[in-house]
Amino acid sequence: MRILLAEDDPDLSRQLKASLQDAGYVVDHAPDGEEAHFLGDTEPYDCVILDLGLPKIDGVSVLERWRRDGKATPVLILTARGAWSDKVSGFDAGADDYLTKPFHTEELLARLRALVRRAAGHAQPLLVCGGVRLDPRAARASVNGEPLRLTSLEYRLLHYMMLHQNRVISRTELVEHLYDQDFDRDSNTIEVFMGRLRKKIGNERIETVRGLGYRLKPLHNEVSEI
Amino acid sequence: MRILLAEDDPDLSRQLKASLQDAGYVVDHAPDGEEAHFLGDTEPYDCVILDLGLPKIDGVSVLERWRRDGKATPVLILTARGAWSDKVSGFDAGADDYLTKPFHTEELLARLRALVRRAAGHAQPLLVCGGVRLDPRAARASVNGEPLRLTSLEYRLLHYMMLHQNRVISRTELVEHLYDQDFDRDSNTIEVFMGRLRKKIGNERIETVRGLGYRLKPLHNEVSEI
DNA sequence: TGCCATTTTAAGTTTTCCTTAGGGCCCTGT
DNA sequence: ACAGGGCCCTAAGGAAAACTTAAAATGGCA
Repeated sequence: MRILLAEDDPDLSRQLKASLQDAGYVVDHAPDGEEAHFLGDTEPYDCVILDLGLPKIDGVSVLERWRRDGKATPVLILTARGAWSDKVSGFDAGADDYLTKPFHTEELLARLRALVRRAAGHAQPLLVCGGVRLDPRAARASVNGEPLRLTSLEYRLLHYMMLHQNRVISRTELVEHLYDQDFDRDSNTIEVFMGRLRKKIGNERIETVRGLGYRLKPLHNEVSEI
Repeated sequence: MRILLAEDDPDLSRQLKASLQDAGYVVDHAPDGEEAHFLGDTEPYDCVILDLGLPKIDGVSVLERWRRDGKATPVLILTARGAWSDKVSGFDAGADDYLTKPFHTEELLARLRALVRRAAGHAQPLLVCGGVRLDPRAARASVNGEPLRLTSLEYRLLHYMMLHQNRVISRTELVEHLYDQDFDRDSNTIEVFMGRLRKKIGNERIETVRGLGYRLKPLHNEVSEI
C-alpha cells in the first residue's frame, strides 16, 4: 500500500509518517500543493491524505484538478477544527473522507483501511479467451476491442462457453443451462445459434467436435494473451 | 436513490427522513437493529445511515453481520459525541463513513452524495456521460451545455443511469431504487419514462438491451472523452 | 376547492429475434 | 466409393418485448 501524505506542518508530518509506516504503508510526503499535485499526478498511490491548508496551491484546488483529469485515487481530507462548511465543498470536490484536526491516529488508520478496502472492491471479473472479452457486469462482449452486438440467447451462449472455454460442451449441456426443463430435444436451435455466434466472433474460435459438441478456444496465434 | 435510515430517536428520525426526501431520496425507516438488519438484508439500498445505539441489536453487530454475508452497500454510521473509540470499531466492522451527533444536515447530505458516488465507482462529483452532465449537488443536468428541464422522476432516473452508465440496468433494478417497497411490478411506467428521457437527451444515448434492460452510454463520436 | 404539473394506466403499434423446417454439405465407417 | 447420419445454412412465421400515444389519476399549491 502506497500513500501520499500532503501536509505542511513539519511536526505533524513527521509523526504521521512514522505512524503510517508502522502500520505498513509506504509513504511519500509533499509539503505543499504544488508538490502534492505533481506527485499525485505521476505516482500510483492507493490513497492520498490531503491537508486543505497547503501553501502554494490549496487542497481543494489540487483535488479538483485531479478529479478533472480523471484521477480516481481515494482521497482523505484533513482540516482545522470547526470549518464544517469546508467539509461540504471538500466532498463536492471529490473527496472520499474527511478528518478534523486534532484526531486520534487510530481513527485515521481505521478510515484509511475503509477507504482502501472500498476502492479495491471495484475489480470486476472479465472473461477473456484470446481476442474475445466478455464483461458479465456490463453484459457486453467484444472481439479485438470491437464491441459485439449480440442478442440475448447469443450472449448467454457465449457467456457459458467463455466460462467453460477449452472444454468440449455438448448440446445437451448447453440446452440444460440455457433453458428451463421442458425443451424440445429434437430442436436444432443450438446449431443455428452456433452458426450465428461463429459469424460474429470468427469461425475458427468455435471448434466442432463431431458427435460430442463444441469447444471455444483462442486462435493459435493468440494463445497466451491476457 | 433509495436509503435505509436506522435510527431510534423518533424526532430525529422524522426530521431526517423529511430532509432526505426533500433531497430526492426514497427513504425506508428502521427503528431498531432487528428491523434494520432485516431490511438491509432484503432490499437493495444505495446507502444505509446507521445509528450505533439501536435497541434490540446494536449498530456494530448489524453492520458486522451484513459484511460477513458479503453485503457491500455503503454504510454511514451515526453516534453520540465524544465516543471516538466507537469510530474505530465501527470502521473495522465495515463502515464507510462516520458522523457525530449533533451534525448539520448539509454535511450529512454531502457525505451521502460522496458515498453513493464512490460506491458506484465515480471519483468526480460531476457525473459525465459524453455530452450529458449531471450535478447531484445542484440537482441539475445538461446536454451539450444546454440545461435540461426534467421532472423529479426523470431526474432521478437519469441520475441512477449516470451513476451506473455503460452497464445494463434492468427495469426491476430501476424500480427497486426509485420506489419504496410496494410498486406494481406489471406497470410500464419505466418504459414510458425511458421514452420521455430519450426525447430530452437524445434517442441514441439510451440503448435498450432486449430482455435485460437499458444502458446509458456516450454517443459513438463522444467515446474518447475523459 | 379547483387548477396545473406530473405520474400512472391502458391500448394499439412496431420491432426484435427465437424457433422451425428443409435442402445441402461433409465426415465416417463399411 | 457410397450410404447414412451429423452438422451447417437460410429464410420466414409467429410470439414476446418494447415503444408510442393519449387519457385518467394523483397530488401539490394557489
